Amino acid sequence: MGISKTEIFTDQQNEISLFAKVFGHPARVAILQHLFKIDACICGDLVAEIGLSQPTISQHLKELKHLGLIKGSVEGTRVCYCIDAKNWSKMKLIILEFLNQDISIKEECC
Amino acid sequence: MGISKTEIFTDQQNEISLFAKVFGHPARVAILQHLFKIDACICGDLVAEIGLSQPTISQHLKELKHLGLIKGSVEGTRVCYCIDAKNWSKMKLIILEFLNQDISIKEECC
DNA sequence: TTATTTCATTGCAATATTACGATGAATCTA
DNA sequence: TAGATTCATCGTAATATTGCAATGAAATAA
Repeated sequence: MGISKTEIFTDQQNEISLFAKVFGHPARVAILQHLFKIDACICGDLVAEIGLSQPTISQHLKELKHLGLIKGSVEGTRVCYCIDAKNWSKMKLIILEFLNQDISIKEECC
Repeated sequence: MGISKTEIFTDQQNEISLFAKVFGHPARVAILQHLFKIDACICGDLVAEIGLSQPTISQHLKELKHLGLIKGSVEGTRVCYCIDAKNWSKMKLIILEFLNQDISIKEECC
């Protein structure tokens, strides 16, 4: 029905999928990569950098901010975005634990 | 328009987002965790293990198989699924590189 | 005050995703 | 062969996502 049955899954499973979902769009991947690359606050030129309209970029930024992965600070008429390093680290721990499940696997089965 | 403009992003950005998207649903996270946990092939009792209908599980399995993360082998009337270890490792490298972007960051900016 | 700039929000259209009942295909069992 | 079992696929309904034009809100500049 287009709606996920989150209630039948564990909090951990839902948390993993929420983080993964935000990385599930190339625009958000590109935004994060650009914020890391310039290694400083960037004000708004993400719209020029990535080829999407201003409202669309704003919407993607909103989702990233909602998960706490980026921070935005108002500077005059501009808004300055950057990575939230602490929350990024927390997210990394959660995703890494999921990705590293394979280290306990003994052998191929099929 | 409900459709991502993949053509304006790099292959790497699109690949990251494709892998992330498949992890963007708790059912697929649960399926993968279960396949890792039992450390052997499991046939169909994923439907019993996870609380979704058989067609729905089958659909999620199809997406995981399409990305190469799991393999399915027919055994009589049953189908045996397991993790594709090699492709899982390849996926890990791609996602890890993305997650570890923060190690080159010098300091907080905002 | 009146533009101008910058970004967020609203509203909408197009497409994608999620879920499941019904059905089909393949194999096994009696 | 005739049922039973297992899983995939089809069809459909409900909801989510993506994208942008239009508009709004807030600060700056003239």
